[in-house]
Amino acid sequence: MKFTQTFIPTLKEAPKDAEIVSHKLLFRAGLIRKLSSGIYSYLPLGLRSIQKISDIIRRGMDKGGAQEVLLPLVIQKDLWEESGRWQAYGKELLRFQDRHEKWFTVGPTHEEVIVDLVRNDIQSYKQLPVNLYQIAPKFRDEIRPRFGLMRGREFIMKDGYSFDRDEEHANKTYQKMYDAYNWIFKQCGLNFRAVEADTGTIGGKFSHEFMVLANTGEEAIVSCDACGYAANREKAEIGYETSGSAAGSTAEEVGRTASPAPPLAATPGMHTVEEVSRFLNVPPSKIVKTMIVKTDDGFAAALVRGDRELNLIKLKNALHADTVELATDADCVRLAGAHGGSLGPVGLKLKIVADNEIKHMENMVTGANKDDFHYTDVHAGRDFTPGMFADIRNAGAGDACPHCFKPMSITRGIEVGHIFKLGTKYSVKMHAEFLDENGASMPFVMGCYGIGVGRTLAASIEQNNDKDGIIFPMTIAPYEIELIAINMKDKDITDTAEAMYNEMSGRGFDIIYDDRDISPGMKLKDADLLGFPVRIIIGSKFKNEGTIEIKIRKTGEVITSTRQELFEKITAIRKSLLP
RNA sequence: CGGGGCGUGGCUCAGCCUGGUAGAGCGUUCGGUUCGGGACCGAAAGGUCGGCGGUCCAAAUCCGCCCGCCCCGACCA
Repeated sequence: MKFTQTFIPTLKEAPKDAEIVSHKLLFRAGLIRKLSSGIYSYLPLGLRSIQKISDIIRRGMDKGGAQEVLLPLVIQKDLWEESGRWQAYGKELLRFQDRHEKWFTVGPTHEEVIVDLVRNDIQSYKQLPVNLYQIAPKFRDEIRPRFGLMRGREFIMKDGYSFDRDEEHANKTYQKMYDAYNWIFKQCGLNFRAVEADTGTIGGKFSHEFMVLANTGEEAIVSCDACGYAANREKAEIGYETSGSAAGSTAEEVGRTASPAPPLAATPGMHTVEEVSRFLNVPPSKIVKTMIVKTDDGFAAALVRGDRELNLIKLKNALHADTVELATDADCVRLAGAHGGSLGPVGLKLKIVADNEIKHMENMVTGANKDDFHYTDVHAGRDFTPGMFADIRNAGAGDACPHCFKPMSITRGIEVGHIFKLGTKYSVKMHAEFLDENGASMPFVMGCYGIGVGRTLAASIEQNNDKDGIIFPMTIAPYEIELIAINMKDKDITDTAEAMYNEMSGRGFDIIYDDRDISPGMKLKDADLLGFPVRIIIGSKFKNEGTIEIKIRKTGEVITSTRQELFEKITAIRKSLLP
């Protein structure tokens, strides 16, 4: 492709609404343009990269035994009512009516459609397994789209769904998809990690997220270098040695007689842990935060150390609740008699869940359920009794691994893929059944497998860039090679460049030729910005010495070549840059 | 949805506080010079100042309402 024949609107400055580096570069390099919030157009270069990623996904999925299909974008309401998600999905589901006032949605995900397809056409275990995927736009009316392609409302996704006869076969399919995902992201040249994830509302036995490591990532990953355990922070368990006595579990153990109430300290206007810590001169680790939560089964209180974060998902699991959210301030006042910031477990008439760590704490500082007062020297068992101890806090750096008890570390990641075991959730609800070898009707055992295609592109840029621009991995670069002629008024140079370009295109090299009649500086700056892995320059060195310069974008390495050995050298360089 | 911020040529922004001729840089067009790191000289085109209403002799500027966009929190590929 010649530069002058395509559409690559590069920009010197990024628009001010672009915040993170991938968004800025995607925009500046002319890969995408925004139409409205969370809705983007893919320009020629952006689309080429998307297509290369899609092709890698296709190869990976096909190798894993899946077949590509294309499902409708617009889906009628009744299918979504069958699964119960017309009500359950919430406002992210874009709903609209046609001219007959019949309701539809633009599909945010396609379990319903695929189940409908399979239940009508698969009747026997002999036809299983079936594993189908598509690469298509999705629409989710996100509350807050952000960061360009990272979280759009309309976005391109690979979504796959598998159907097996039983759990055992479903596990095998899951493993194949797990392997396929590892292959796909490796081919894309990404530094990533597969981590255990919470199964969320979808349910099922287990689930893995594929995280591209990048410090701008929205997700925190907790991992153990010693044994290889890695999990999303939402899910990551914390190892606790079970030996040792739990300090303060009874009044006798701490050698105290029960007193009516622990000492009360006035803490006027002090509400946050930091404020109370400074005011009372105790470290945050000696303070216990009390949070009242509202569940589908009433209210409860959760206790974690002042320097820790409550994990609502873990709390939800500990309470066996379907929903858990923080209670409103008004509820706090009604139930505890104080506003948030002065809550405490002493005398609280609610079910109390305390984090495991609290078991070992003594002389805690807690809110007194009286505005602007805190208790000091609180002991569990003497002053209050938790209904249970559980792992309900976010893991942090240094926390013990649940498997080997070695300290874990935290890294940030961008979730580019997610695989789930769905079980029979949808097949039961939607009556999708087949006959097994005994002639019995059985629900399909399903799995679902997603990859954010646009997000994968954004994540790659997030991971591979420098101050000058993008550094594309060879496999997903819009073009692998860029040819630059330095002076378009010099016929020797343009003739050579033109011949080079024609010959390389003819030989199947994936090449773009910058044939614009602009200053060398602009071409070179644009080349850095666009980030094609290999650059070939025909300029003064060719004029003077007859040599052609090859530059590797990633390393900056410059290789000098004669015209004769160019193809051989480029072929070798290209190969060395593949994953 | 709650909190914060922004909206002025294609892009980045100044002007607004203190009302009085709409500006700069980049980009674009034309002419010329230049040609290995966003070159230089000269000329030019291009703006309902987000929208509606109000105050005023006079509004980009002050006031009100609305719209759009971005950032921080709860959801997700």
